[in-house]
Amino acid sequence: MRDTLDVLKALADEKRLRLLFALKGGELCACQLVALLAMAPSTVSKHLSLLRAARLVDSRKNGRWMYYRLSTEFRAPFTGRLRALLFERLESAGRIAEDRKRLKMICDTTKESLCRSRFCMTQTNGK
Amino acid sequence: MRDTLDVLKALADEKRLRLLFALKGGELCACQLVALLAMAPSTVSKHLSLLRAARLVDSRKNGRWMYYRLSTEFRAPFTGRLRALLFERLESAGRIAEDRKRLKMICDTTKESLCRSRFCMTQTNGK
DNA sequence: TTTATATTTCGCCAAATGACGAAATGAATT
DNA sequence: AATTCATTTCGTCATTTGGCGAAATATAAA
Repeated sequence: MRDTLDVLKALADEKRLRLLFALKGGELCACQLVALLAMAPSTVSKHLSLLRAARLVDSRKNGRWMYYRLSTEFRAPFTGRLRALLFERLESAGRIAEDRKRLKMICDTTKESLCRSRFCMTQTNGK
Repeated sequence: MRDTLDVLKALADEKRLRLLFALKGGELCACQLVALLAMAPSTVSKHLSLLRAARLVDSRKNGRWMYYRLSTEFRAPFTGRLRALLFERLESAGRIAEDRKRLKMICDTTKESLCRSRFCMTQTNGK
């Protein structure tokens, strides 16, 4: 029950859902996720560690960069179906579509310049 | 996205999960749910109205009593599968098993006496 | 070995959440 | 009409959560 609640709590936040969606396409660097959400690195890092605590993402360190990806756990029976359900459901959400566009731009930029110009990428706020 | 988040937030709480499980067997009166959780009526009421706001339960008033049941919405494509997933997953959780036993006793008691002896039913705390 | 850089941890604050009791509401019963 | 009783709403409080910036950590570059 504890575990299930951890997963549900982890999923019950817009920013974290957006992070999970971003990782659908494969692993991404922390700085790319920071650029995507356009928030303070420390904030994004906290969200990511919470997602990891709930075993929804895995991380891998390579030099200075930290890469995140959807966990294999997240493909296990319960969470796997949960993920399928969520991804299917939110596929058409406006914010997710914006993120997808934004992510294309982010991936066309080197991580180096992303890290430098972090806060210049203003959030396209669809609220 | 808003709707999905409402559902996820509604599910991300132990007490509310227990309420949903209790309603699996059919509709129950507010006072029975109060007895089950062994909490202040106002607290349980708030949880129930949150579940209703997320369209996970429906309510029906009959005289002085208020009956709650799982919503038909909760049987719709997205939430329906989500429910199946959760129910399957938590079927074996300790707390849920305790609740099931407890609920048997509660259903063998008249609502009248439940309402009167509300706080005498101490919680069998499996923490 | 010093400096630069990517990320996380820490401490703080504001906002949201979950709990309660008191008061309000709505519906029988007297 | 007055009372009783089940439930909800409201106000309050303690705790948790989500956000930030500053400091700490870890790694690469100079």
